[in-house]
Amino acid sequence: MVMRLSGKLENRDAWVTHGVCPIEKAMGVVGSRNAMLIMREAFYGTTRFEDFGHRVGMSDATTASNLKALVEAGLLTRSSYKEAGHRTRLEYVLTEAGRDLMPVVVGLFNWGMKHAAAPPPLAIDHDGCGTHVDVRLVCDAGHEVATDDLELRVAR
Amino acid sequence: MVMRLSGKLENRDAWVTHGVCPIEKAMGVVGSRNAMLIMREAFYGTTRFEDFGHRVGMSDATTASNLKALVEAGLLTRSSYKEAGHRTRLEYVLTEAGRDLMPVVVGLFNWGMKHAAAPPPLAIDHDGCGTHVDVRLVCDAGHEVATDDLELRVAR
DNA sequence: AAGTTGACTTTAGTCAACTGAAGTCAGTTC
DNA sequence: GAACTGACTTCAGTTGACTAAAGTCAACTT
Repeated sequence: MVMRLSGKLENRDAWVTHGVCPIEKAMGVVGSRNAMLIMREAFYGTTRFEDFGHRVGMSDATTASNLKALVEAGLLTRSSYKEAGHRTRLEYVLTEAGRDLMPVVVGLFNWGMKHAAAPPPLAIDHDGCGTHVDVRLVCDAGHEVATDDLELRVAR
Repeated sequence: MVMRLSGKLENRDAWVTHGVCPIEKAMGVVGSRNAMLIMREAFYGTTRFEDFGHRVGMSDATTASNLKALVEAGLLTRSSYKEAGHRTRLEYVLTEAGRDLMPVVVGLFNWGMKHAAAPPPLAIDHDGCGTHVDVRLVCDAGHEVATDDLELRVAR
C-alpha cells in the first residue's frame, strides 16, 4: 500500500523518522565543509594525500581523518601505485558511490555561482559541446519536474 | 579522468582559491546537518518554528539560530500571518534562492537511498505522472551529460 | 483576570572537528 | 650513509555547533 503526501504536508507528523532520513545519512558522510571539498577535489582529478591537503586548505591530521572516513564510507578507494624512479605512493580515487554524488557537487557549485555576491570566473561545461551544464529534476517518464510538482511517497 | 580541466586549469595548483569556491559558499550556508534538514522540511512544506524544531529533532536554541542564518542567507523568508481565532504567527517560506537548492536536496536524498544499508520506504515522485524523480546533468544544448564528460572552465 | 501558546533568548555545559607543530617510518635519491 | 619525501600519527589547545532547562513576552482564549 502506498500513501501519498502532496507537496503541502498532509500527514508529515505521521512519519517523523529521526535518523533514518536518507538526507541525514548523506550529510553524515559529506556534511562538513572539508569532506565536501575533498569530493570536489576528487572530481577535479586530485588523487594524492598531499594535494588534497593543500588544495582544500586543511591540516595533515584533518586530511588523514577525512580521507579515511570517505574511504570507509565507500566514496573513495585507496590503492598504491608506482612510477618509475619514485617510491610507491597512495592514490585516492572515486568509486561509483562517489561518482553518484556528482550531481550534488554540481548542484552546490551552480547554486553558489548563482547566489554569490562576487562569483569566481568558473563554470562547469559539457566537454562534448561546450555549453553550460546544470542539474535538472527529471522523472522516469522523461518529464522535467518543477519544484512544485515534487511529491514524497511513503510505501507501507 | 572524471573531470577535465580546460585552459589554465590543467595546472590545478595555479588556481588554489581558498574561500572563493562556490561550493564552499554553499557549504557555509547549508553545510551542517541541521541546516540541510531545515531545508528538507521547508521543501516538504513545513513553515512554523515549532514544527521545524521537532521534525528535525533539534533544540529551540538551535532551531532559532539556524532559521535566522537561513533567513539572513536569503534561503527563507520570515513573515507573519493570521488565522481566524488564532493570534498572529510567523512562517518561514522558501525563497527562490531556497527553491534553487532543491536539486541538491533531491540529489542527497537519492544518494542516501541508493547507498544506505537499509533505506527507508520513501521516494520522491513526479506529482503529475507518479514516476520516480532523479537529478540529471543536462547541458544547455539539451544533452544528458555523463560524469566523465564534465569540464571545469575558467572564463577569461 | 488567569492561563496558554508560539517564538523566541539566556545560561551553562558537552562534544566533535579543526588547528599548528612535532614526531614516525619506509623507500628513494644523492 | 645521509638526507629527503609521502603519508601519515600524536599532542595540546581552540572553536563552533549542539544540548537541556529555564526564562521572556505579547497575543490570544477562557
